[in-house]
Amino acid sequence: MKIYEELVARGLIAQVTNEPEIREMINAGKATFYIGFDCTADSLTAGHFMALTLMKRLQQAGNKPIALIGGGTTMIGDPSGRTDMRKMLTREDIDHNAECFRRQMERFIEFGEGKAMMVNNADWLLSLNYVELLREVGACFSVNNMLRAECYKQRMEKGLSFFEFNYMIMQSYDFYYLFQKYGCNMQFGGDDQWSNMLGGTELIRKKLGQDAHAMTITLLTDSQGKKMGKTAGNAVWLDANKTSPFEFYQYWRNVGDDDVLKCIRMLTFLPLEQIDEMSAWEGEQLNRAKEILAWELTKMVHGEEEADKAQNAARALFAGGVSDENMPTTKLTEAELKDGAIDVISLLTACGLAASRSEARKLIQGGGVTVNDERISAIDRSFPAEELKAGLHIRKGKKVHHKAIL
RNA sequence: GGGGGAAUUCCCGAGUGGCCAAAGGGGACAGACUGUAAAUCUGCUGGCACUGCCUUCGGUGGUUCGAAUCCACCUUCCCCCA
Repeated sequence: MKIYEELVARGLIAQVTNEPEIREMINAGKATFYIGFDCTADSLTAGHFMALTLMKRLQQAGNKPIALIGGGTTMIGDPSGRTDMRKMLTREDIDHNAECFRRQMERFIEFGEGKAMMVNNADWLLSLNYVELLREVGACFSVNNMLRAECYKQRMEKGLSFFEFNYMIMQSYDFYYLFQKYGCNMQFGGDDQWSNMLGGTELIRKKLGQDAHAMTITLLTDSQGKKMGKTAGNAVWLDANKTSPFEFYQYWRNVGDDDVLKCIRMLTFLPLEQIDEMSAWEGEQLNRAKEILAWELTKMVHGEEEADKAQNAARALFAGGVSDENMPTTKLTEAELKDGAIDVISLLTACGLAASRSEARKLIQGGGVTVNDERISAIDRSFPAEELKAGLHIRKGKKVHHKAIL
């Protein structure tokens, strides 16, 4: 099976500009393609992960990837989404974030001479001259068409600032620039980027009379149509310091029944035949599929050793046994003790399991807290230093395990 | 530039002088049931020294015994006209 057919079989392709041409191009390894990443944080997220795997798949098929860091747009700050303005990042922050991105990307993509390359759109966007840009590029865009674009539809009701409106032009310019400078003939992106990407192909056609292609990746959504890769509104990070390998493993271990196979198909590199066999699984059997998914992804992001550790820890914890080896741990100090002991409420807040003492109290009253397998019901329960020295195994709910030690 | 409307807790949204830490829904979290799933039911959802007190209804002042609610100014957003 050729790469294009595989991408289709995995459900990764959402939209393409010209299917026959793209199929032929990437199957022959003749594409030089780019994907843009805005570096607003110092770590990539699970959301970026799928784009990275796609880059890797295409690279393995002989195509040349360009990872574009959005240093230009990040400097300005994308105002979309919320009422509060995004924090202005300094050039140092952006460079730092870009460096973090690069390190994480290197786990998946081979950069270097003749392989993948990384560019930063700050290098060309920041020095643009407004009037020149309007004359050179602005003339090629029809506002009528832009307003009709799907990506602005929702924003037309809530309001769209001129800056956001220009986003399409910035992104189109990136493609136009990369096309000329590096022979980049294809752009990838999330399906929500489709209109912006078409802007680029249009610009290239109008300015240079040549064809460039665009292809979008299916957005990873769960069975309820919600974007995956977030927990409680927070991103699932690829950086081990921001989302531990165990938490990362658990995120995927806990996907819904209806979503496991889709995730395995789209995110892992397991052979399709093997995945097809798994698709017959149902009910409790799917727990095995979830383990496979979680292990495979953790392996890709954190390495095989961490994946094994996370898996063992999860199995031990949920099989009823207790293995505190890989459990998140908080080291308490004498200063946190009162009369040689610590009360549960302080313990929970000290470990970060509750944001406030009220929350801790409510958790306990709701019966959600267990210490060393004893369900705590009294809010004034406290633990003496001797017990702490041995280490306390705290459980919040069913899935959150934590160790506290003096 | 002119006219009209809006800003409420994580989100949506009710609240037009005291009965408001603020209805309802969503989400999140916890309990029961389960398979570390989903669905369902229950609880909970500002903080603290927790039958009490403190902080919060875009911002700043003001009226009042008392303001999310009334007044003034400001900020931001939306709609209509230019």
